[in-house]
Amino acid sequence: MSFVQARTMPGVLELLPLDQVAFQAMLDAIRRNFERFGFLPIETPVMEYSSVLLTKQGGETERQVYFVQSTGALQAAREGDLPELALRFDLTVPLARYVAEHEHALVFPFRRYQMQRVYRGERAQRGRFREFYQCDIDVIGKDQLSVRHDAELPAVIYSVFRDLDIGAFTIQLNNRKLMRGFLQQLGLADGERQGAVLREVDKLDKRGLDAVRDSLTGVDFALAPAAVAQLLDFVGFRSHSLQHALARLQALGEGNEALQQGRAELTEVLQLIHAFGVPESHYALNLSIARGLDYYTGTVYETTLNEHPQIGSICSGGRYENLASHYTRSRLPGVGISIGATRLYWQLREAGLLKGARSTVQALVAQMDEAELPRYLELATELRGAGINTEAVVEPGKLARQFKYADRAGIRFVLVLGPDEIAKGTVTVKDLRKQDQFEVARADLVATLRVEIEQAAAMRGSDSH
RNA sequence: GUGGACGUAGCUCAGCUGGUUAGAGUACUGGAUUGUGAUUCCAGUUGUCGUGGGUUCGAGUCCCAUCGUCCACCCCA
Repeated sequence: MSFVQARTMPGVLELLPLDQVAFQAMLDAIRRNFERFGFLPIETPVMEYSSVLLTKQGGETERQVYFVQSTGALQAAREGDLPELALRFDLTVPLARYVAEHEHALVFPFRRYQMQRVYRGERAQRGRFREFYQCDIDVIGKDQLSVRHDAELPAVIYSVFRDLDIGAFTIQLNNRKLMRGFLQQLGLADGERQGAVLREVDKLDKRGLDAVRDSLTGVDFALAPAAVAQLLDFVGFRSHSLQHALARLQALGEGNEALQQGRAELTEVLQLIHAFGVPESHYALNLSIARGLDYYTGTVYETTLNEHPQIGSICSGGRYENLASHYTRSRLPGVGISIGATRLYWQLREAGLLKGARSTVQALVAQMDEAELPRYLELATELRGAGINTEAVVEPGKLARQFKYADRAGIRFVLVLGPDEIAKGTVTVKDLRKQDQFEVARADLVATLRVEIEQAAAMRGSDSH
């Protein structure tokens, strides 16, 4: 008998239960904050019609999309036909389809959040996934959408990452209109060429000044050294305070229309972010941020961890002029931001920034004496009634084995109710983490255990600061 | 899609210029008398040396092919 090797394809993340608990806690925190800011949930199918998904032909997306075909459809398909269905590679395209399809039933501005898995045919590489969670929020307007929403999203992001408690971070902002205006002034008028230059400039913080300069003056771009020097000087700016950022924008001088517009938007957004309650220390103007996707037209965002720049962007997004131009005549401008939860989790774990795994099971009722099982089950029921996640040992076994089980399963509190305790009307509570145990009156158990659990949670919250 | 490195227990690796029956740590399993895990001590299990072929008296080691993994680029969460 030979076995098939039990394995998953590369690029998927599968976790052990305690790690899954940590990952889920992360998703919970993200969801909680999205809802706190008044965003509503939607879900869309993992599969969409290929024709809906592949609206931009021949690009990166087509190279990376996974097609789906039932066996029947596969046999019926003619040579050269694309499969009818494909897996979504992000949540923005399905959102566009969703808004176009349900336009008349939606209330605008439409504020939705969506946390689901997406699929990309990436070549395997560290920290890159073929199946991963995206957590998106977008605000979609009908005909118009105030730039003030561009300032609202950073406030949500600030709230999320503060809650996640993963150390100092900075939400970096820029504006594509400003950048295009500046490039125009340098004599770069062609839109596509501008995009390519911006993508190159975007690598400044990752690859360094020299590499970007070499590339821009090299054969692919062939820009004049003087223009490149001017450009690199411009995009090298990083603000260290709101005043600093505003002063830089002020100092730009007259300039063309695009530059003026970009500056006005950025100025308003930066000021409003402050008004939305984000501390100055957590956001900055970074004139090299561009984002690769061409559909961004105004504000762009990228969030990084101050202490771990090698992790790169943990959240990014931006403003787009017309979300669903492929599906409807209506003009639907929007602004959105996305957290790649799978990568974020993985990176945090690699960097050692995740706290030790802890089970969702809070207490284990040990089985001291098989004859007393009903008593143990009753105790477990009482704890559950009080909101404490409790498992009762139902199979008899050595006590040492039960403790070992609790330890390995990550359960912190073990409750022992043996002949001694029964005689005294008490319960012994062992705290495996503290390596300590105490006896408490049976009647006081729930209240006492609750206090212990709360204290444990509070300790956990504070030990990372 | 383009270019580069590496494949030895579940994991991290050692294995000399080819030479007996391929090793360590870790993990896992069992034990160290009464109602206590992790820590300590003792014992045990673990491999078609990625796969196929070649050179050789002899290959984990050298050669070829193939598959797989990882890294860089492209792109991106």
